[in-house]
Amino acid sequence: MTGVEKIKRVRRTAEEARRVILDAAERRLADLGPEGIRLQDIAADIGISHPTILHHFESREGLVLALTRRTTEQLRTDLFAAFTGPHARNADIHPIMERVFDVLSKRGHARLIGWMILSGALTPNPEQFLLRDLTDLIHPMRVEENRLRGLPAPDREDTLFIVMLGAVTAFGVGLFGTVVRRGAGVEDEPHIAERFRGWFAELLRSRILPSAQ
Amino acid sequence: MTGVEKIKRVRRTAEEARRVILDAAERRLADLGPEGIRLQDIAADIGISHPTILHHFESREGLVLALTRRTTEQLRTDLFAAFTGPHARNADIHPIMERVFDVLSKRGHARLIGWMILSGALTPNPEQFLLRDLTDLIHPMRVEENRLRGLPAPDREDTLFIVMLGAVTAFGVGLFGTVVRRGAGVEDEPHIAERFRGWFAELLRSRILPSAQ
DNA sequence: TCAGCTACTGTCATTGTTGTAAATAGCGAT
DNA sequence: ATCGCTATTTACAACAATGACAGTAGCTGA
Repeated sequence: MTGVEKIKRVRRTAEEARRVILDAAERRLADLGPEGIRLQDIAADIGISHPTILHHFESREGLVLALTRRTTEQLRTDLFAAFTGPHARNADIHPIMERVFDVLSKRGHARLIGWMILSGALTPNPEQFLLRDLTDLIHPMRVEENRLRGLPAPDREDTLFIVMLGAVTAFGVGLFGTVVRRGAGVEDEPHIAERFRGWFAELLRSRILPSAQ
Repeated sequence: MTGVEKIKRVRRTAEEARRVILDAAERRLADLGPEGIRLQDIAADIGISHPTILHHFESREGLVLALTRRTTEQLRTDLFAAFTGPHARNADIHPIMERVFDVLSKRGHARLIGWMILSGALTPNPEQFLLRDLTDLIHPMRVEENRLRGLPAPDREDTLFIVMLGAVTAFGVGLFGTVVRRGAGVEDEPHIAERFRGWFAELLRSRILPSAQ
């Protein structure tokens, strides 16, 4: 019972090891915040020793940097996919917004980005051009739609603000959704989050194309 | 020059000392996040020794608790004032939203609350009933206004969603405003934040009272 | 089967941070 | 004035976290 136990040492590829470590760090960051990123705790979570993490990432800072990179790249990819996917063609904003909200809710993605922004880990801004590019993508569509309806062309700044509102709201809901719903006394109502999403998407749609639908 | 310097020891009232310490902690939290709340650093900022902080707050945790209390009470007071002040009577939402945004921008208030929400320091929710009460305040006004205009009464959930959107957006702008503006490529445009505020307030207003100007 | 590479571990040094205990000094009351 | 209270400080203890280093063990290719 108390005899010497042979401990089987698991050896992964460097890439796989980095992935597992980043996954664990990501979980702790989303759950506990920056203070939750402790090498020994992360190591314990996945059953390795903490120097292994240092071996793969040089330092704690290197780990955090790698995590921010991976997270922001993933976010960028997912969001880009949402806006250029099959739904993007027919200008129906509802499924697009659904996907945006999904991307930011899943795996506490909004929380991760939130931590990173708040702690300044995101200074070399990764979505540098995302919102601007998004505006450039949507605005011509608006102009064209309005022209077909004989309406005056909207101001580009109006489109920009719509995009900014969408971004802020998607993030805000991902971050504070629970708290806000609790503060509104509706945390127990089923599907309330979904209804809000739909309501918000409709609000944006009616602003983008006033006369449609 | 290198002689023994007489160090004048400042002695404050306990209340004043607590205030000064909380101010310093607040600054560090807003700027650097939870990791910035280090007793020695806070002490250094205000030129005292760190055990003095422990004397006044028992422990680091006690300090954080006191800070969250003070912050949330302040926020509650400020927001309540915004919605019951002189502007609240004539149903003009613009100055009200201006004040809400102000409250959350000043002193990094949104950042503070953001940290607290993310780190779970806010579990005994302080704005427990704020959003619901706000909805109850606004909804009857909407119903009455619409009745006067011969429009059908709006759904209460619609009002609730408007309030939730206002809350999420005000927080989101306070937290990520800079990043979002940078991501949109408009960080250098003057008054862009103000214009967005106005645009958003107008969006809410048009949703609350569709036919009003 | 053996040799080399490197992912991985155990141990320890260092540093930083919270918290304790005793001494000191400012300030108000008698 | 001086006495007592307590805000404040100095010095130190305890502990946790990162990181360094040397050695170990699993995989792969000859």
